[in-house]
Amino acid sequence: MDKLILVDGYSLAFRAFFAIPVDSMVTSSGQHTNALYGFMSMLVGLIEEQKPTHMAVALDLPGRTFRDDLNPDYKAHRPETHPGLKSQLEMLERAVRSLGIAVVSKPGYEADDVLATLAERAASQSVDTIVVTGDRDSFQLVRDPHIRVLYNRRGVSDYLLLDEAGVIEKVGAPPEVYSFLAALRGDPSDNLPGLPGIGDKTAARLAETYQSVGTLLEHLDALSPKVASTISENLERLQLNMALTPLKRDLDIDARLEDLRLGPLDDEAAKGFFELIESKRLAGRALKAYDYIGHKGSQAGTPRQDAAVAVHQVDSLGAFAERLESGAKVALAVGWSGQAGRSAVSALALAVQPGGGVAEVACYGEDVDGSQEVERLGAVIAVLAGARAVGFGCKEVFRRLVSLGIEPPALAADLGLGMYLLDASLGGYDLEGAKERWAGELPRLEGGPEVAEETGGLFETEQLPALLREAATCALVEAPLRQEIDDSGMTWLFDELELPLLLALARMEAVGIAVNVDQLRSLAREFSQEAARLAESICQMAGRSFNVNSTKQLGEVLFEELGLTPPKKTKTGYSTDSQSLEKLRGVHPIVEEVMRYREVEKLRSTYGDSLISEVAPDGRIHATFNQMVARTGRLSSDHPNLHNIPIRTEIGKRFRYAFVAPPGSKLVVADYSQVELRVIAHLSGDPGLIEAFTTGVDIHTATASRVFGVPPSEVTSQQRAKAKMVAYGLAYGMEAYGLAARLNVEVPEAEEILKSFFAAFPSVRSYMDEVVAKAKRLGYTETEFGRRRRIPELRDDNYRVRQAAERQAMNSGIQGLAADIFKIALVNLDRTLLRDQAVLVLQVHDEVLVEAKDEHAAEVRDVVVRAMESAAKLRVPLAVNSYIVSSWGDAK
DNA sequence: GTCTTCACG
DNA sequence: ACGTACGTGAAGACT
Repeated sequence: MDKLILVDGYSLAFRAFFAIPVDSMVTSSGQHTNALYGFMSMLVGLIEEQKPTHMAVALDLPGRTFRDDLNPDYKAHRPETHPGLKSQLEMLERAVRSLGIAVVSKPGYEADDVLATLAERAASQSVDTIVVTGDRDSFQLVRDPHIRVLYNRRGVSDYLLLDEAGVIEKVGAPPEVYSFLAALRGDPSDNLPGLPGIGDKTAARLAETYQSVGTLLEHLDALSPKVASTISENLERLQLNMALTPLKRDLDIDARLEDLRLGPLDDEAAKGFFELIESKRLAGRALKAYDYIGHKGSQAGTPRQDAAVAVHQVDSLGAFAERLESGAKVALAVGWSGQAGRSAVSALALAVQPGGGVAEVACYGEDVDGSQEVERLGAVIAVLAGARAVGFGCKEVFRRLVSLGIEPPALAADLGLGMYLLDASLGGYDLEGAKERWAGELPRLEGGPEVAEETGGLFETEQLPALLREAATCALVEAPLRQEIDDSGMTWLFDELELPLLLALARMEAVGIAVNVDQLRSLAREFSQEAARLAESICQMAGRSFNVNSTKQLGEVLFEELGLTPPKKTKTGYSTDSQSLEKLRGVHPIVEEVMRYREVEKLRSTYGDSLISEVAPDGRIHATFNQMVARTGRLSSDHPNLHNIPIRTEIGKRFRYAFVAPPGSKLVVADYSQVELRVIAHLSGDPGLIEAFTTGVDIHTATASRVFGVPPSEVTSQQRAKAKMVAYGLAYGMEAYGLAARLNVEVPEAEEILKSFFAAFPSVRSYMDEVVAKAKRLGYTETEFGRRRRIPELRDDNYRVRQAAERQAMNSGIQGLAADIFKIALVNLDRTLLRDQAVLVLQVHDEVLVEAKDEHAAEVRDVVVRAMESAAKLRVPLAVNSYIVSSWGDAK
């Protein structure tokens, strides 16, 4: 039986502050703790007594609320500055989170509204809810039988638990009309003026009798003349109050009930906190109070089924096809031959798992000389018409099918992709891993396909037995995997995003991107010569020849023979990275020469000959786009990596001009503008950031203006650059130290800049805090589309590891949502573009390249831009830059 | 196989 | 006192 406790954080901390003398609780470092101690002690007490399964503390955010906007005089009980209170309130959020309790807030609303929303939501799921607050406005929530209010009258221990009858007894009217009552009577603790001369009794009577202002006005003549005239004279006040007193019960808050699940108590964090406030007693109490959580009946693992599936091989592909029901799921496993990169499908096995406990398998045999690949594959895929494929890592086969001009079958599931969604932090996936993971739920495979002589040479004997079993295993694993995907809320992500994307990527890989090989050759030659020249010059300056590529040898030359001061060390020796070299610039002419060498040598080695060697016979580069690698949900690229083709320096950018559209076609290049920052604006809901994006001004100028407190027109380019750095740094959890290093300023200045940023965009910080706290509770982060990233290191014993994990948590929601959006755009484009007019040829995280026939380029550009802009509906618009060009390098 | 460096978003 | 911005892939040196 679930039980939710919702706590109005600051209002109770406030009470504690006044209830406990401030000077009675001071730590050895001079920190006052009376409010913190009192409040935390209340929380622990609640857990001890109520044993909730879920718990959340709502906090007011700084800044205006809708009530301020309605009424300039209105002042909610916001924490004002009392000596010794502010610093305690600043620590409150962290303290609460350390107890495994969720913290929720919503910009523009008060904690009460948040509580109301969460309470109603939980109650609608029949979860018993207790709202703990010192604010009487909460009485209006008790109209739902699942909701009660634990009303704090004063101090830290004077509570009243009120159900509906309790409210009636206390205020003289039922909860439904409480906001009306409060509007009439006013509320001194909220600085809300009531109607003069109308007290508790009259207000209660009027509210209960007439229920609404409208009805009240219709019956003015039934009231005493004095009351009637008071009402008509103060009608404006009354109507304003009516806008202020009802709590918002339908706020758009992300937190679901499951996000509010209590604990477990993070020993480390709790210990840290309790050491901070120096109360071992409370620490001990808390640890004990959480005992019951661990003892809840955990679901036992699904018992291993004794069922077995007999693997039965049908006689021929034709017989297999005939027995195949329409819409059936068919697992396939593929064998390859030939060397990497030029490989062909040489064997393929199919399996279905019908209800009868028999896995039927069929296969097509080795294609010794490769001459029959198209025909044979075509024949197998034809069998799959009307069926849906299941496999492990299907993109590879699909890419091959597309290359051969065979339309891939419909895809029901890719098990590798499914495993990736379930745990993107695993790294590698294979069918063996899948089999082990669901071993407890899988029936055994019994017997095995006999790959018999009588198959007339159709079945290749080396690969096929393994492939047949593999296909049968896929057929079995699909169900439990899908179940887990569904249970994790990733059905949409799997079926509607990643699976269609697999096909889109397969096509993109098969098509490849055209390159100008002559241009690449000339660049490779040029950079080779330049690198050799620089290396020689460096050796000359060093006074001896050595391998400049060797960081070890270079370190010896620079720091031992030439006597330069090493600015930094690595764990194995001197650091010679560009940052260190930058610091040494000017000390010795060799330094700049090494820097030039590094740049040229990098371009030579990574993008020179190696890019050329990746060009296929069709004059195009067919990279692989990995869909199951990046832990954030991004794609990655290899063989070659086309995600890191140079652009930042002029000489590096020359490689981009070699990526072209063939004659008669153009490249349509489109990229999202500041997509991660927009995602931050969306997720944090920060009003300032949203406004900056909505008004369409230059975002970095706008943030610089707010951060540095100058009008946009007076923002200098340095200030803009700093703001840009801060904006992106924050997406990664950057601290003042890191910012200082990148801005080349002192740490205190960086601290100031960060502080102003968070002051200007307060919701960003609270969002980041919430993300980390939520991730700590759940063990993973989650995007709005349901993509998860497990981060177990959030509970690591090592502080350093934990901190890194927190930064990962902050970043993965942002990078992940941006990736989701981009993938949606890709899928939509793959479906929309008419293949005889335009094809996707490349993607780079937030940029797509489409090769379009000259005459369709303009139209295609519109389609691309629209598809990208409409990929998701955020609280800020998605902006897209686009270009029609002959080479990638011309897109700017 | 690991380390260092550096290219990109 | 410690470390200090996320996510990738590739090349080259060294063990």
